[in-house]
Amino acid sequence: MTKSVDFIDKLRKSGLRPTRQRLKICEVLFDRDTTFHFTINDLTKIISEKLNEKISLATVYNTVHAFKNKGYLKEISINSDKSYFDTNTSVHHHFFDEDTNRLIDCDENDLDEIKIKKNITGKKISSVEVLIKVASDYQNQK
Amino acid sequence: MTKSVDFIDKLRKSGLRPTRQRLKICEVLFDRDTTFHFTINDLTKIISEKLNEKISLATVYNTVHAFKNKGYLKEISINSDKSYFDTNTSVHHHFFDEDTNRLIDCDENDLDEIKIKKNITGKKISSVEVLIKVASDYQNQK
DNA sequence: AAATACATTAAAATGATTCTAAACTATTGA
DNA sequence: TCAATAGTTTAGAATCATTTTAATGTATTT
Repeated sequence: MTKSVDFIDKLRKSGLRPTRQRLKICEVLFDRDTTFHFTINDLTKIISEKLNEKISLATVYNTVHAFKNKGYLKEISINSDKSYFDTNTSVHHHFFDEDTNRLIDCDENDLDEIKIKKNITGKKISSVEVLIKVASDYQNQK
Repeated sequence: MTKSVDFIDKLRKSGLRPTRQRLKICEVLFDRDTTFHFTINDLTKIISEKLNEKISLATVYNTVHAFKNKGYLKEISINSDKSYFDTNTSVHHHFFDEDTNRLIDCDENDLDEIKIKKNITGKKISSVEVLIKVASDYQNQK
């Protein structure tokens, strides 16, 4: 379990003031053993329902964006109706379960390295992301 | 150049009535030599500015979704603030130019086949999409 | 302990998309 | 051919995620 003092440190080192709200959000996001995938809505629910805290929606957005800008969170594009975030900021790929709308990290060994043979002229590759959509076998229409 | 009569046929065969609006949109989308990538906003602009037509925004949305459901368009997820559509409905990957916000098809020879070694238990893979984000060399921050 | 700069907040604004219900039009079949 | 019908278009309202605003609050600096 990560100590609150560690988060205070982490925030200060990033030039972010350790406020009550940010520390709470740190707890939810980073005091975990495994990667956490969430939408703003998920996070807001956890804060209000599980922690019984009241943090304004604007602050949740501000904080998540601040953390993303500092490199503590990664934004994942799956479909256009919602933003997903990932506490695993390394380059890695994802499964997306269409039945449950849940994101799952793809272990780097589950996939061969992606080799791009030809790039757009004059451009530099800034990221390569694979998204594997999966669904239950039986309801495999669409 | 595709004849209007072909579009009428195509629509009828899909169970869509060939209306003036749908035919116009067909022209914009499918009367082309190469793949077309667009957002609803792009399409609306072309209709009103280039074709000087007035098609209600709701109809543009309806039509694009109808075409997508019939398999004539593919929706691409890049970032969560907008939906992109692609007239190339085959399985293929994309470059996304972060400088211009433009999507570019990835030739299938530009990439080795993606082999997924381990899938989620009980699930079937419904799609595998690679998104290669590129940007000008010099402005390569973020 | 002030002064300052940064954060939080509720509420309003925005922007993309969907819904509604009325008016319109293509198709069907008498 | 024409009326009935079923599907379509439309403007405008509604919705939903996200951002902005501007006032209040709080951490940091001096």
